[in-house]
Amino acid sequence: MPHYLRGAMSLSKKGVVNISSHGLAEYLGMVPWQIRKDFSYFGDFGKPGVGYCLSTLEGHIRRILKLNRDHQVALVGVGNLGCALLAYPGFSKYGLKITAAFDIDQEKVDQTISGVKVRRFETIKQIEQEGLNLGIIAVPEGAAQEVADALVQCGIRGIMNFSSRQISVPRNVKVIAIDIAMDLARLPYYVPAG
Amino acid sequence: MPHYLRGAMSLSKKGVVNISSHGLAEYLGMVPWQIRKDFSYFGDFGKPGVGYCLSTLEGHIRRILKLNRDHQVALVGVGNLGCALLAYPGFSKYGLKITAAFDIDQEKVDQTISGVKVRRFETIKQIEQEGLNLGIIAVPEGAAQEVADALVQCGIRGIMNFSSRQISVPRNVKVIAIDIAMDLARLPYYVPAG
DNA sequence: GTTTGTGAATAGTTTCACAGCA
DNA sequence: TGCTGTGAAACTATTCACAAAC
Repeated sequence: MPHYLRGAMSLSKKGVVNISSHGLAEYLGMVPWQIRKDFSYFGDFGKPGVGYCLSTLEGHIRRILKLNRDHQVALVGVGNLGCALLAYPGFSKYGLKITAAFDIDQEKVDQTISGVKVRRFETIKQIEQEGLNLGIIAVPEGAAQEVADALVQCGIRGIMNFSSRQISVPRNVKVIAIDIAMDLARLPYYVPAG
Repeated sequence: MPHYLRGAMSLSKKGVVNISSHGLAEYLGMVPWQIRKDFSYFGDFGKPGVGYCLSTLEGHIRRILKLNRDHQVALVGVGNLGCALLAYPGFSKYGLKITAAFDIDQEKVDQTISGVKVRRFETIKQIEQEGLNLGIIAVPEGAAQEVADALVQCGIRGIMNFSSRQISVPRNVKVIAIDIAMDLARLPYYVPAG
């Protein structure tokens, strides 16, 4: 569904108002019946003979993904990757915003990066009062589990983990893991020459 | 398989030599028969009664994934994310190395970042002679397709796309797309309160 | 005429259970 | 005894085809 939301927003910006499952499939590199099946699982979004209205489609998907309101995100680890995430402009279109940043390095603490003041990791408990519900781990792998534990302690139930270490969390916490090096390492398998 | 490779390396570093499918499954949060099935697809890696020898397992997977030799990677876009990737130490364990970086911004061109000299994007054709076979797109979405076309023109057959725009490439080119904002936007769906 | 939504058919994946080997 | 590798069973996902709606 996030993929469909991205496509819907992208097509809307191009001025498209209605689109058929065939047109959307072509745009996303899929097959039409896959899209119809996926949408039908959540309800009847389209009109026979017309297709899907992109704005109502976007609204439906945002509601399904709980993106119909803003989400505040806590970032732990303000290294190269952390800084890049703080500066990244792409979060806003999903209503996501990094509103708290933490690091263990005293040199970084109290700096303001992309409008967010870096705080001591030891003070992370404060975010319990600040209405955050998502966290990003952008620390070296050795610290990943400790950070994950701290985030869970603060009531965070959704974590994006950029470290190359698998973290273990309670069953009611959802983790999305992105291991950039491992992902890049998938490519050579597909390239012919070697 | 990349996941298994990461696990094997991680366990090796901890001093483990042999491991059963049960032990590996527990470590990776999987079930034993899934691992045995996956491995059996590529050959007989294990010894009944003993399990899998991690070092031979690592060798097998590296050969399958074509990671038994080094790969040079071209980076296009030396913004916040590009710089983070240049500085990222995690690529080396898979034999991956960013050896060429390109940007369109004259301010960045000729700077040396993490040991790699940034070159003019217009000169990207040079990499055809340099033995690179992978590329990373770390540019704003508006430029993604143009960069992809250029990389393909240079003979690159594997691309990692960090932009939030889907790129279209010939069928013989493999793309791995990572849209950080879209990935983070998956989380709210799973968190209960909202 | 066009396009959706969906039941039926097909394909693929996961799980199981056990024969065979150390 | 303990563990792998694998065929069979159960399950899930994809693809198709068409009736109903615009």
